[in-house]
Amino acid sequence: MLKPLIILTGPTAAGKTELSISLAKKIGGEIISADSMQVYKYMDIGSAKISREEMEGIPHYLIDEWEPDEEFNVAIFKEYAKKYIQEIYDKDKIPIIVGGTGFYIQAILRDIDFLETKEDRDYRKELQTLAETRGQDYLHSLLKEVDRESFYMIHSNNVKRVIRALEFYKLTGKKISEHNEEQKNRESPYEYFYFVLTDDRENLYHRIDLRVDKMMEQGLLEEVKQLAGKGYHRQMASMQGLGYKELLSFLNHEITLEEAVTLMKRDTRHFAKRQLTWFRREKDVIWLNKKDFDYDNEKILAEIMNRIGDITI
RNA sequence: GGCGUCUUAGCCAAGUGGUAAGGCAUGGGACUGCAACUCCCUGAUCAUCGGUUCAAAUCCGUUAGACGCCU
Repeated sequence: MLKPLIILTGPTAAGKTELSISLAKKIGGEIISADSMQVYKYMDIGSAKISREEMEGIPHYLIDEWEPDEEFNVAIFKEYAKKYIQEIYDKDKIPIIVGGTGFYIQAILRDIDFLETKEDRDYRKELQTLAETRGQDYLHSLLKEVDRESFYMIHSNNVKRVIRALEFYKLTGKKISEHNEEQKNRESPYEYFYFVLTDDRENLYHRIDLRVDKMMEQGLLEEVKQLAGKGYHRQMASMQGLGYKELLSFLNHEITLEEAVTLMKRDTRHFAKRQLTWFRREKDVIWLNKKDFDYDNEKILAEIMNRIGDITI
């Protein structure tokens, strides 16, 4: 008997947070965040993190748990999310995964096996240097000998992925393409409901613009200044978050504040678009276009309840 | 009213006789340990009409619009 797992995701600024609270209250759920930025402490405004008050007493996990200079990634996410899901089941509550990082959702949903391979920092660095000195095509060609499928699948410009494929081979002696193929067909260990909250593109983009302006009014620049003051820099994954990277560029006198804001809006729109591409590809997703529900959360909630039906733990 | 300059895709823009660079935006896609990352694909016949020429976005003239200067 599979246990229920509810996923509430969607592009940024769709309104997931607000809906998640009413849903959690309604079904007796607790929330696990699947958001690669909200895990970090001190990054509140820019990551649109839910506040204590907004949580209305609903327990939240994987929010505000990491330091911005600590490493966090899918494998770590999966490990913790799995642990928290079990804890929630033990309390006879229903876990709700809320957040926009599709990769993370996939990892937990399909229980992807990331193997016990740690990353090999030195080897990565070595490959990076190789790409710079001998060129991306050369690095890419190395892949041809060890993993032909990946060689054809990964574009030579995508250095990051080429490096990972090479690293994976060195660490495991296996082809990452084969590993991916195996993982692709995994059955989910949950009885899941994959909701994607969205809106017409035009409205979504408009909401993004407004939200960026609001973040600036709320003091995002000050937040970034403080993070910079603590020594956090652009090499860290956390500081590559939307809003943070642009304002760091401004603080480094590379662009004007106005340009930074324009870029934030643009990059966020691009991000939302990428998220939609991701969800479109996922199987069994239940799309919830707000427009179809007259932008009424009650109606959306009713539809969710209808889809979920009777669930037991 | 006169003189001059300009007019290339949604925006910016190269090309000045040989068959339309590039950037941005937009749209689509990939993604299995950095994923709010990284990467791929995506468009015009050159304001208008006519002429010169084997060949014109490129030369000549017409009309329209924009800008500047002059009376």
